[in-house]
Amino acid sequence: MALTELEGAVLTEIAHRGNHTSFKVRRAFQTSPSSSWSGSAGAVYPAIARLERAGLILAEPGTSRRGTRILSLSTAGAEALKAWLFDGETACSIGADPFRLRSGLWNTLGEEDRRKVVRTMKAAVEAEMAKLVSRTALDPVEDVGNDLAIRLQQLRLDWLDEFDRALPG
Amino acid sequence: MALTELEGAVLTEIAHRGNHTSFKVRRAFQTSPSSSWSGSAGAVYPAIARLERAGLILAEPGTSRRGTRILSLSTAGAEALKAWLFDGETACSIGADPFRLRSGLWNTLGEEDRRKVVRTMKAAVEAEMAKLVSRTALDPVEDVGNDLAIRLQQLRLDWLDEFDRALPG
DNA sequence: CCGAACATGTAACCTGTTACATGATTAC
DNA sequence: GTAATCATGTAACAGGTTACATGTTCGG
Repeated sequence: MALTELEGAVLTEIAHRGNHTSFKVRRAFQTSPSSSWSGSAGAVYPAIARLERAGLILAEPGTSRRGTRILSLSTAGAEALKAWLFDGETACSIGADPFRLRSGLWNTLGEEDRRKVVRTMKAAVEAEMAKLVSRTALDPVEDVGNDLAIRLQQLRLDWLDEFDRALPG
Repeated sequence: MALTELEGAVLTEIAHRGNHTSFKVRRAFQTSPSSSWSGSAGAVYPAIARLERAGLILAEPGTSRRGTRILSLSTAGAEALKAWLFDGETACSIGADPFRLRSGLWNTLGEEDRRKVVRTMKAAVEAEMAKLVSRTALDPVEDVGNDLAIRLQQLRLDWLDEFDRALPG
């Protein structure tokens, strides 16, 4: 069974934290800074149900009357997660980067628009960067990805500086 | 009308190349190195149909009997593209990065697995990098995004080097 | 003439989104 | 008691994927 990115991320959540419930998995995605996860109930609950049907996660009833169930990985689930972690082709592919997608066309704009776009984007990158910096030191696993996100924003900022310097004047 | 990333990319394709047909737009996505575009007919043709219905692109019949139509942006389409290009919040958000998503858990693996994963990922990044380098100098607009993709892979490589050096021995 | 490439689309399916529905527990 | 939060899910919809269907043009 090939895992989607969300399913892999769900297995990751369950594996690296203990005593996780569906709700906590969902909230982890909701509070994630990445725009690619909405953490919508309509995505997370069905994904967990799929993984359970596929025998990759186990659920045992919790103690409360709310019907909460404690999730854990089965042996097959741990194997599937490892295969997902070690899949270099997927892990190292270039994902969907909205900045990169637009960058080519920014160059073709008139001088006035190029100035405007560089100002707008610098401000937006700096705002994102500030959010990311304020999020560090929450969790050793999350911090690694957060650090990579900061480096990506720094790369964008450097690129914008070059773009700026290439403008006349 | 808020544009999806695919719709924005379609407008970009049509705007920056002349005399584009649906087929050529589709092929541009098929040959794109980004894994996020499959260039499937079931995505591109409906997207073009939506944009046409929304009055953002115009189509005039071509000369051949194949039913090809030459696409161009309407005034509204050019405005929509510009708004999409200048939307800093979307452009500078952190997209879906499969490498970043996995990076946190790589740190939690045992020493043997950490060594294995760093080797696998370095090889995968270098393979991707080679593909990207061989693609440069095709088109001034595409080259900008290609250059950013190369920088992203270089960032990953640097990160993997640090990861490697942090390993005992 | 035949196969490859050009060219356009549709249908079944899967996954994710928003919005809604439902109920339990806790803090005040 | 009641508002916020915890907790789980479903329904309608949007968009993408694969696979298929159909016909044209061109090179050999």
